[in-house]
Amino acid sequence: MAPITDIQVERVRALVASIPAGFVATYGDIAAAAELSSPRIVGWIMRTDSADLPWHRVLGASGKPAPHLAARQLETLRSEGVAVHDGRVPLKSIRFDFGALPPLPPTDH
DNA sequence: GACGTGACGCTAC
DNA sequence: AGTAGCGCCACGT
Repeated sequence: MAPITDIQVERVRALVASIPAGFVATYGDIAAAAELSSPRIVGWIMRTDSADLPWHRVLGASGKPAPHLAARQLETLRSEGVAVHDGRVPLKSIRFDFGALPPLPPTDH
């Protein structure tokens, strides 16, 4: 399989960093925006290298964060003004649109 | 190199 | 609407 390059990691990091406070994004959206082959890769990257990133703004497709992080993450989101309803976030209204971002740096793929 | 693992996602009950 | 099952891809052992 195609191993993850540093460039891929940097793109994901840049995308996550570009999510404004008060908005969230899903792993799938980030994977698509970064042109990754699978959303799982985003999860792996976050687990591996999430330091100094607003990782709390990344949720699953169902609007719920990973179980072990849910408590902290939802609390942080709420402090940013994100509406949290019953441990869940209304993606429909605050999902960040990566399509509105400037084009990603060119890749050699 | 096979086997298990996981910050995921979609479809089917 | 909630749960379960399977596919997915890269990584560590």
